[in-house]
Amino acid sequence: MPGEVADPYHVWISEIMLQQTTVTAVIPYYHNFLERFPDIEALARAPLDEVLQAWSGLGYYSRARNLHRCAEELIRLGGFPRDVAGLQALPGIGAYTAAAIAAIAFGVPVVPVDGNVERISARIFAVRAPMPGARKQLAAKAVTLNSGPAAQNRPSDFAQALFDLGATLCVPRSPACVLCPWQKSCQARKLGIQAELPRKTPKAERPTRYGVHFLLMDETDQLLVRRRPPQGLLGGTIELPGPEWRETMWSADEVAEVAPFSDRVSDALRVPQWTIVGKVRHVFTHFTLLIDVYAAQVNMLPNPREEEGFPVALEKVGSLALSSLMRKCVETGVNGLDDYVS
DNA sequence: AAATCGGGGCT
DNA sequence: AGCCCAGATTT
Repeated sequence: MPGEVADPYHVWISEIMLQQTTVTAVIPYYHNFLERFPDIEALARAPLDEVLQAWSGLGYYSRARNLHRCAEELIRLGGFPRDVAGLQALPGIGAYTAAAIAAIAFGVPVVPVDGNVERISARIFAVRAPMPGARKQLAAKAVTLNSGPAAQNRPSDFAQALFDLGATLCVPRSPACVLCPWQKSCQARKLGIQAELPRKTPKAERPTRYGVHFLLMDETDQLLVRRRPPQGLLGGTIELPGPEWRETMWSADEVAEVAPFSDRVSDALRVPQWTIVGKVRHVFTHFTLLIDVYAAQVNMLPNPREEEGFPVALEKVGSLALSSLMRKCVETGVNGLDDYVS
């Protein structure tokens, strides 16, 4: 509602989830997250693993780690800072999110500059310099857009209006200029170059990497899993064991060398030892990953060493803090193994 | 300034 | 098969 101030906790969670993520993808995660962690205190006292479970499949897992750290910091502070600088000093909150929380939750007259606003700025002011180099310039010009009294009086609505304009009319391709309220003041439209802006520098090509992961199941349907290191790619999420991904493909002989528990593989399934039961292709931002999923039934999962992982009942695997990649690997592996059994 | 960091939906 | 998305952090 106009002029209403939103709950800063809710605004914070939604803005973090919406970073580089579509509204459609966020909505179910948002509701589930608030149900599981209703307030700052609930989030701060929860174990990180539980937060990663709620984040499972949403991507960019440093957001979940920083969210948890930030909740602890907010408890220390006694609540949210109400200004942009204070907000931006918190973990996981950069220039955009600080401005968004300040405007939407606290009514501070600032303009959160996201991809939508950058695009609007590039067109209104006909900025031809390519992204991402032009970021600073686009942001500097965008913050002049709210100088009118309506924007000053209703910062939250103005921010939302910019987002809506970028999402419905001033879209990346084929913008609907004829419906745009700023049609006459848009410099790019005057020049007829609105559909070409903002310009972007070509992206580097995406290399391919190769991985192997093992689906090891014992007679009681227990699966061996482990936790990835707490930092870096998919940091803190649960995965099937396997060697580090590399730039070259894996031969069957190499796989046999690195397979865990080779001495305990059972022939109960009549599966040739170390059979590929499925292949998974997964595209990350900066490389494409091709994974061979190998499966075997082992006589019993031994008490694994810390770095080897831990056993989990098959029916509970779905509730682990899996990445989407590992969800695919588990499903592919289980289905492939079933094919051999049946 | 460039690289890292996910995943899905749309064209 | 690219391109995009309510970006932040590290190098």
